[in-house]
Order: sequence, then structure tokens, then C-alpha cells
Amino acid sequence: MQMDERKRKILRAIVQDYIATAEPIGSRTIARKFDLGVSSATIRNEMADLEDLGFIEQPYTSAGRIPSDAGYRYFVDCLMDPKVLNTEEKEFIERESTKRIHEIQEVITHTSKLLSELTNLTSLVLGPHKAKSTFGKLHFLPYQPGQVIMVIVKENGAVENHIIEVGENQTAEELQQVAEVFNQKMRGYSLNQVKRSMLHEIYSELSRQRLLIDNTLDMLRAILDDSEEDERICLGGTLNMLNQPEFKDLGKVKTLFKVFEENEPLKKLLHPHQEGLNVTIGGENMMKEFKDCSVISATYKVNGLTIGAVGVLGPTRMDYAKVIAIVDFMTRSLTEVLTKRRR
Amino acid sequence: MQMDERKRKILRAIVQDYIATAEPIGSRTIARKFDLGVSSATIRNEMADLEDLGFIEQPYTSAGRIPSDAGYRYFVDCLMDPKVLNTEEKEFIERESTKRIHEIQEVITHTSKLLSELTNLTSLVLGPHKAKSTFGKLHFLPYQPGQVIMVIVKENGAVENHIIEVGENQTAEELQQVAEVFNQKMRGYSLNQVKRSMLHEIYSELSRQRLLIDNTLDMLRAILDDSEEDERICLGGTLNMLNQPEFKDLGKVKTLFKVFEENEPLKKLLHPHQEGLNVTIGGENMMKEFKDCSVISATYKVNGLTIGAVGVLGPTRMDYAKVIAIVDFMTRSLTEVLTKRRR
DNA sequence: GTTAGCACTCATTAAGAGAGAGTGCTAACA
DNA sequence: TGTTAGCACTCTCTCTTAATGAGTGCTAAC
Repeated sequence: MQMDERKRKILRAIVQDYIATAEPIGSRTIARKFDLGVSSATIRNEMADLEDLGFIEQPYTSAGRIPSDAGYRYFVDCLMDPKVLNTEEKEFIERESTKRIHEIQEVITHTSKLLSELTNLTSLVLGPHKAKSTFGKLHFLPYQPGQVIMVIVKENGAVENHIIEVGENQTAEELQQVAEVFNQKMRGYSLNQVKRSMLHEIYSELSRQRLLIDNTLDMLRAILDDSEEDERICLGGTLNMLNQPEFKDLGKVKTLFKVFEENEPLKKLLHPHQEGLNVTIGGENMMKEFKDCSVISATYKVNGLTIGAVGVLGPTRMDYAKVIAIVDFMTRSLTEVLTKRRR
Repeated sequence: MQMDERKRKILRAIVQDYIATAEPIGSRTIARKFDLGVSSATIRNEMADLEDLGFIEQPYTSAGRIPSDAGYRYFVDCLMDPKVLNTEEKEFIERESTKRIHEIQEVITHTSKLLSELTNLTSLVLGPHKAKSTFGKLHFLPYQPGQVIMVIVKENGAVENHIIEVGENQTAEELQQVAEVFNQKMRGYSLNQVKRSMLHEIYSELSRQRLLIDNTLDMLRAILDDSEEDERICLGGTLNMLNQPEFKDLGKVKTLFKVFEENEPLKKLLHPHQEGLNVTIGGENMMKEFKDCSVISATYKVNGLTIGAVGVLGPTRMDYAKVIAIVDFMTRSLTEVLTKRRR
């Protein structure tokens, strides 16, 4: 059995209606609501075919039909009219995107907020990949007797600092010298690469400055070890999920929100390594907690390099055309802002 | 009508039972469960009195009784056996508290996690009061042509940094000189105090360095303006609320979680300006969203100065003795850890 | 190939009947 | 006078039953 134009029209009608109402729809209602020029009986026959093809399903005997995951997939791939944001919407996003761009963290949280507000769904934003950011420079700043502030500047502009212990009689020159060795060895290397032999090299070269080196290395190691784990997903609009009729059940809410507290599962949803825009529908993402959810995700770049991803999570019954348009435009806008910011 | 010993016993029984079961309890059940040596009829009479006194109430005619806010209050003030943690529990908390004390933010989040796990309720932790922290030192670090990293060290050890724009031809000496002026004028002042005339003074003294000063001032202002707002409450274990039978209603969950997203209302719950341990029961905290919740909060200190607060939020039906003991011990432990950490 | 008609299915809703827990009141008792 | 037993009454909760209504699949006619 093949899809023909009429089947396509009916499937589109079912998906659109279900997205709008969240109610199963029957043949009679389709005939009434959508002007397809055929009777409900004909639609009924076609719907039986669509069910055989796996595009729609019945929650129970003699309820209306709802789209299956495959139905949504066909809709997204073949039936949907791709939406383009109008200039007003575009301008709004661009205006908002350029508002707070000083701190990278601010950009992330603001993007997340914006996404969830525009879609009324839950947004996921993954900040720049730390491991990919390369070591720029190490500074020591005087703080208190026996303590200095260690500032690590990465080449992507991120700055981290920690207070570390040094000998009481450490002079500024010695500190300067130590920093210099680190800077020469490590500049331009990613934090992952630094991990290996390099540290030992530094250690042997500066064996006199035991305490300082030890503490610096400890701190660096802490930062390196964190770097993977520290890629926290920024979540926005989680409460929007509570407004979705599919989450009127408290048990579902509980399991969903439990996953929201973990980072790794959320990261998986985003496909940060899969460049460009991705649509994952229902069971397509392997985690059973999200089998009733879809994710629209896309990556963003800085200077041509993919460094992070944003996404929108909602029930499979979501307005794909709209959300795809928003996510797509958002990542472009983000890429632009971040690239401009870095100069 | 006065409270006598028997009334007290009965009230204690009602509160304890309701805390444990979340079900209204009737006279017969009390007579059966608690060995008070009188019949259900007598208890019934006493319960009528307790209701007149406002300590218990009926959800509806011919249901059992549940404690009123006033009943919990009387229980907490007069009836409760204060609990003391056993050494095992104490050691656990102390061990956990000293685990991650490098970053103040880590201490906060870890405390929050610990509190919520120990109580199975929601924890609120308010970090050190930023406005109270005093300006320590300003550094400029070279970054890229036309950009420097501005590092602001506060005297409490907190460090903030931002990248700012400067003229392309700015020399290290000039930067040094500008930083010096800022440092002389501002050291030891709280960020609130800095706000006023001082900035103008600096401005006039260094009028040649227009761009640099402008950007530095902008950034400082941003930090100053943020300082109030930036006292974010760290929430933990919000999901625990979903396990409470009083929140089996999705509407309640929604309003509760909505408030969780805002900072100011939560701050109010903590009474950060009211030193020591506080118990706020039900309607005692003015916000109607929390009229069915109680908060146990306490402040913590660094070097004798009250700088923050922690709290536990739960349904009015909570195990006051246990939670009070935990919060109390936790703030003591926190005070100790932070004081030691600062030296 | 399309449509009208019809019997059938199944969730949802409303109404009604018990059951159960608890109360307040009264009268008897120590 | 305080305590207790007994009893009628109230109100929620649960279970059953019946009615409703949307929708289907099948058959036969167009």
C-alpha cells in the first residue's frame, strides 16, 4: 500500500488537529472540520490504511486516532509547511540576543529563557565545550601572605580563578617565572591535551618551587577533571511541561523532573556532536523517560567551530514547524552574537 | 478554659500521629493507638475543647481532627521533645561539610543537597551577603589587543572577572596606574558604599584614560547593581515536595514551583536578618503560596558576623524535632567550616 | 471507488447505594 | 463531678450501574 495525495491530506489533518487540541480525532470530525471533499466513510477507510501503515494509532478501540511517532516523522519530513519567522519575530530575537553578552553564562541563561518563552516548552542550552577550549594564559595575583589568586584564561575568553596556597616568602618575580613556564608549555593546548606528559615536564623544570607548583598542578587538575562534568545543561521553562495535558499525571511529572536534575541524560538529548538541526521524535531518543517527548536541537558555532548546542523539549505533540523555525534562527543568531563578541 | 496535662498529651498524640500518617485522626483511634488510660468518649470531649482553643480542626464534619497552625506552634514551643542528633549523624554531617570547601559556591550547593537529603524536604541556602563584602583590589591582565581582563578581588576572597575594552595602544604601565588609583580610593569599602561620590573622584583624577575608565566604571557599576539581586537562593530537593501527600494536586505543585523560580519570595522565607534559628509555621509566613508550609531557618556566621542563612521548607506536617536538630547542627557546622576556611 | 447505514465497543460521566470513620449528645455510672 | 457507654447522625469515599456519546468496522447500495 502506498501513500497517495488523499492519504497525505488526511494524515496532515490528523497531525495538525492533534497538535492543536491534544484530543484523538475521528473520521466524522475530520470530514466536518477539514474540507476534503469526501465523506467520513471514505476517510474512515483511508484511516484504516494509515493505521496499517503505522502512521496513526488508536488509544483504545473506538476512540479517534492520534499520530504515531512514525506519523509525526512523516509529517515533519514530508507534509509540514516549513515556517519562516516574520521580520518582527526575527527582530525580537536578535534584539534580545544582543542584550547581555558580557558573560558567557549570561548568554546561555538568557538564550534558555528566551527559547522557553517563545515556544512555551522546555529549553536546553549547552554552553561552550570546555574541553575544546584551549589554554591561554596563567596569571598569579597577590592576595594575602601565603596565598595567591591563580587566574586561568582560556583562549575562548573564559576565565577561571582560584585561591591557592604558596610559601610565605614567595616573591612576585618567582611567581612570574613559574607562570611563564606554564604559559610557554601549555598555550594553545586544549585542557584535555595538557593532561598528559606536559605536567611532568613542568614539574621537573621548576622543581625548586615545590609548594607553588604542587598547588597549581592540583588546581589545574581539578579544573581539568571538572571540565567534562562541568558542561552543565542550562534548563529553562521546565514548568511549561506542567501545562501540557500529557503531563497532568503526577507520576509522569515526577519521573520527568527527576531526569531534569541530571546532566548527562539531558546532554544526550541534544546531540551536541551532530552538527546542524536535529529533530528527534518520541521513541527515537532511546531513553524511556522521553518516549512521549520530542526534541528539536541544533548546534551553534564560534568562528566556524561547533562548540555548543541548544534544544527545545516538548511533548511529541508539539508545533514542529514553529519550534524548528525558532531553534534554527536562534542558533544562527547565537553564532553571530558569539562570533562578533569574540572578534 | 486552660490546657491541662491530659489535653497536652492528647494534642501531642494528634500532632505526632498526623505528622506520621498525614491522615486526620479520631478519638477512637487515639484511644486505641496511644495508651492514655481514658476512653474514646473522654478524648472526644477533650478534643472538642482543643478545637475551641484553636489547636486542632476538622477538615469536614465527622472527619478526624488535624492540628491547626496554632496547634503546631504549641507543639513546637511546649510539647516537642527536642531531638539531639546522635554522634553518627553528627559525624556524617561534619564529614560531608568539609568535603568541598574550595569554592564558596560549592559549599552552598553541597550544603543544600545535604540538607534536602537528610530531611527529605526542600532546602534553601542563601550564600554570603555580597553587599557586605568589601572591595579588595583591582587588577588588569593583558588579554588581546584592545581588551584586558579586569579582575576584582573582594576582601572576603570572592573574585569576579570580566573582559573589557581598552584603547589599542594602552600600555601595561598605564593600566597599572589606573588600577592603583582605584585601589587606593576603594579598598576596604563595601560595594554599596563605593557607589556614591567615589567614582566621580576617580573619574576626575584619571580623565585622560577615558575609554579604560569608562569601561571599568561600567563594569563596576554592573557588579554593584547586580550585588543585591545576585544573592541567589540555592534550592535543593524541590522534587521531595512531590512525594508529600499534600502536594498530590497538580495545581498546588504548579504554584509552588512557580514561586521556586523567583528569588525574592524565597529570601523572605529565610529571615536572613533575624539571627539564630527560626520556625515559621503555615500562615505565619505571609505569602499565601506557603500557607500550608513551614520553614525552619537559621543563620550562619563567618568570624562572628552573620552573613547568610539556610532553611528547610516542607509541609506544615513535618517532623519539627528532627528538622530543627538538623538545621541547627548544619549552621553550626557551616559556620565552623567557613571560619576555618577563611583563616 | 464512494457513501449511507447499522451494530458494536469502550471511555467518561452521573447517580445511587453502602461502608466506614467519626462526631455530638444523652444518660448512666463511680 | 468527671468518666463512660450507647446511639443517631453526618459526611467522605468507593463501588456499582446505567446512560451517553464519539468512533469504528463491516455490509450493501450507489
